[in-house]
Amino acid sequence: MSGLRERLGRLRGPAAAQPIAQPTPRASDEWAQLGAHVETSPAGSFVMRRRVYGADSVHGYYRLQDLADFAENLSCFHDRAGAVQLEELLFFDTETTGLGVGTGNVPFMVGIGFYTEESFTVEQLFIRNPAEEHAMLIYLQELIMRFTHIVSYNGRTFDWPILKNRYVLNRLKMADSRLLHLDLLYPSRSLWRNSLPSCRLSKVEESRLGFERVDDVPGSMAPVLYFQYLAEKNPAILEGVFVHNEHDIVTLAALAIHFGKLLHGEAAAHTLEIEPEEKFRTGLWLEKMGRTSLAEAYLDGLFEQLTNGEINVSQAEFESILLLMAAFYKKKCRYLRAVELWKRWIAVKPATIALQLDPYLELAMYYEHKEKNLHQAIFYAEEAWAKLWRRRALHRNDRKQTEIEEALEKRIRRLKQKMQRVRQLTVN
DNA sequence: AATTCCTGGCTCGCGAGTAG
DNA sequence: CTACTCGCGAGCCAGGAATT
Repeated sequence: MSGLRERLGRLRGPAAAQPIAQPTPRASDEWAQLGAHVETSPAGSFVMRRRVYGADSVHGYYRLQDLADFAENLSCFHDRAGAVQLEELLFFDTETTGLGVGTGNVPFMVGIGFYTEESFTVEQLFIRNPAEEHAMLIYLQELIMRFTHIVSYNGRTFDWPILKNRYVLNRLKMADSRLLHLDLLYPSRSLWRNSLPSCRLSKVEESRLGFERVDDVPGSMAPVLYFQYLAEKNPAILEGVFVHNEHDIVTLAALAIHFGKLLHGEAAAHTLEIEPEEKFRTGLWLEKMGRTSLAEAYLDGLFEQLTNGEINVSQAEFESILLLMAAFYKKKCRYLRAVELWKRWIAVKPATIALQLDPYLELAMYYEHKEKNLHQAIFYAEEAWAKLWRRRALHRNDRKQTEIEEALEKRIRRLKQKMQRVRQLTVN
């Protein structure tokens, strides 16, 4: 414990040299201005800020209480999990003194959120100095028993390991072996990897949950502000950090609602305008999560859009989504759909510098092996060859290119020999 | 002072189908 | 019947992203 004190003392710098004048007489008042209070137990004290969101609270597009209807759908995040109960989910986010996962990184604020009866409660535990960490950890340790799942954003590899470290350093044990982790970063990436500039929680909540923060203090400011607080002991410095952390927790709940709804097969009204790339990723994700028929319905809807032409995206995006969808249907052995998409790609693709032959080759393979139509197979192989030939000058000496070329010529040769044989057989 | 998950690119080997 | 080729899935490896 004294080691910690020293370390923080060093961080505190010159201000630490001055003796703390006198215990502030209005200690509870100064925290009251942030809506917080000092929580005291036999284990010690720390600062607690509790915020209760009533039944009708809304965060962006979603009513917080809506998770009641969809929480059970989150079960499929883990195959060995029993049904997820709303009130057994613990939303979790920390503010720390840095980004490292080593022991030097201290979570000075632990934000948690949970559902009870008709409301959603956010509790923020804050330590005014290293000595308070013990009491905070004990509080959390006891509270955590009520829950089966931790819900976080990248908490699996960041917040949680850091927190566990603190338990070890405080000679405490956290009984977390039975806890399952719902890290919403990963499904977020599954859906928005290509449709958002980044999958940071702030980007996701703004563009997909409809929640906009005003005057947000970014997480990267948290360490600086905490050190400033340690130096000046003025709680007002931390207001922005409390608010930021609180929003992170509530956003986690909203995000859980978003995924819960998707898994339930519920497309919210505002998702009507969703881009094909995101629709495709959503379909793949539903499939990965074991919602096979839902995924199929979802992607078949996209297929309709693509083939009806009732879609409004850039040419480049249209082309790429055609190929992605074709590959999906090919893997599912739904060849007719795949073929339709490859053909559409060819029809729609203007002659460009970049030559892509995959769809031609796919069609050649399909006609050779599935339809046994050698004429068509040769037709598409030769189309590819012609395309390649036209661009040949641009790719002279490109090793990869000549490899493709040789493979293509070999294919054509083989197909023609094969057809020759068939001819002879039919003649005889 | 890290970790986890995911993806793209690569190789390897297997099964099916075909050539000899 | 044997041997080859094709297509594809599995496995491996490297690199990227998110967290304060």
